[in-house]
Amino acid sequence: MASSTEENYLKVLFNLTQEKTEVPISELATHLGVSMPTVNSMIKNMQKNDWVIYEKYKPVTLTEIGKKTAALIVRKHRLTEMFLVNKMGFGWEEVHEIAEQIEHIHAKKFFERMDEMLGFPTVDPHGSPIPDKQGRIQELHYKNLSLAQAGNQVILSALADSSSDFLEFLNSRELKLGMELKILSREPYDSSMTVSYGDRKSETLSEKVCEKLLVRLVE
Amino acid sequence: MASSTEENYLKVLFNLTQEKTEVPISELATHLGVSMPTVNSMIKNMQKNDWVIYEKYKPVTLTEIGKKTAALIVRKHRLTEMFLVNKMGFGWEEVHEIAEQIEHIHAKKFFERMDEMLGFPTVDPHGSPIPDKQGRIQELHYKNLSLAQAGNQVILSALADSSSDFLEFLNSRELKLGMELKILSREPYDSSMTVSYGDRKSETLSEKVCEKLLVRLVE
DNA sequence: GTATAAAGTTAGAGGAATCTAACAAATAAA
DNA sequence: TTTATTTGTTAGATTCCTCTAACTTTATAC
Ligand SMILES: [Mn+2]
Ligand SMILES: [Mn+2]
Ligand SMILES: [Mn+2]
Ligand SMILES: [Mn+2]
Repeated sequence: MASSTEENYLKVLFNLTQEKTEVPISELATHLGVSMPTVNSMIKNMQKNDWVIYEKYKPVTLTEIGKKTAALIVRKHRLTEMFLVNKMGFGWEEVHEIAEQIEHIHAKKFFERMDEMLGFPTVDPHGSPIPDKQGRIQELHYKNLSLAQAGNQVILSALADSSSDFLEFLNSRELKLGMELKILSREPYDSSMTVSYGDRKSETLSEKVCEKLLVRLVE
Repeated sequence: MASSTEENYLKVLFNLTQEKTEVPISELATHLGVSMPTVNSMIKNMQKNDWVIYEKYKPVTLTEIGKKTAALIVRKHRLTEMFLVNKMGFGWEEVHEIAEQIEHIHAKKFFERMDEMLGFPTVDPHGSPIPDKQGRIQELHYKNLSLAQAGNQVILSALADSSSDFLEFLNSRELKLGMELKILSREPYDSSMTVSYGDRKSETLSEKVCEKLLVRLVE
């Protein structure tokens, strides 16, 4: 049974291995907010528990067991976020910190009941996929908005950044998941985009913002 | 800020000081499932934090600060139990273990939202009072069913034991809080009582059970 | 009122998770 | 290809929470 600390290490590893499979110690240290020696010694324990593959001076890899264990924590995290938003009326910018704590609760039934009440959701309030009970996660092949062309119609489907700062920015522009955006133009100089959606006839979004918006093309 | 461990010590102290104000180290040890030396050293820390009054070889007393801190944890525990039963469909026998973990979550808003959704309840699913936001707890002056007389009409209002074993026993007899019971007779030999309630015309309850049922007399 | 038992304390140790300081290896730059 | 920088490791210490063994104080029994 993983401690809360180990669960946090597993979760960070899981999130960082969605792109490349290997994670350097330094990256774990920054993401977890602890020193490198701390990570070094923790990773040695986790290796004994068969959660990671590790060799001196080499980056860390999750084992299959580790991947599944991690996915089940991410599942609890994302189910919780969904529950807080859909059943308790929280804003999507408020839930991450709370879920960060509730994900460590050991009470299968509690999360099963959430899942039921929510109608077995497959994505969280930020559009990230919720791993299933077996720890399998579906690959969502969204496109970066910054890669869309003028004239395209897209549906805002997920976010590449779920920080409250970014979520509050999206709130201020009334941008929500599921919305249809029309790309009016793309400024070649700074890669900003002008789009329309909902009641907003023309909004300009910086490259930085567009890179964080994941979309699906309409047909 | 109290650690989860300290919070558990405070909560046990709070519960044990509802009767007598002083708690011996040995009692804390058994209720917390740790050794006496562990309690001894922990109590010394808690004394430095001004949560308890303690002198060598003397039993432990909560300070006003300690009492309030403890009450606010009990508040979180009982609000959670109420939420699990009334909003998530759990049975009253299932919720204590889950609440034991959730009570340590640091997210004011989370419990405030629960409180709102529940309509600001004053008692938990077992009839125990929920301390208010200031940590004040109301004294409920219920009577022990074992002290009732034949002929009395009473309302089952709270429980002196919330163990799942006892709650499952009550489930098997269809006994719920708020029910009106008529005391038909009282057997002098073993202090058992025969009562009627709901559809049940005649049920005999042992002294052990009656002592755990807290009731309010009907006028 | 002494002897026995129960309750409480001290001393010393260990595991988990963390740190800083010092050193070593790997990588990038000159 | 040396040198400098970045990354990673080791050693040693700290805090928190826990234990067992040994001892002391207080309470109970005779
Ligand atoms: Mn999150
Ligand atoms: Mn966490
Ligand atoms: Mn409880
Ligand atoms: Mn607890």
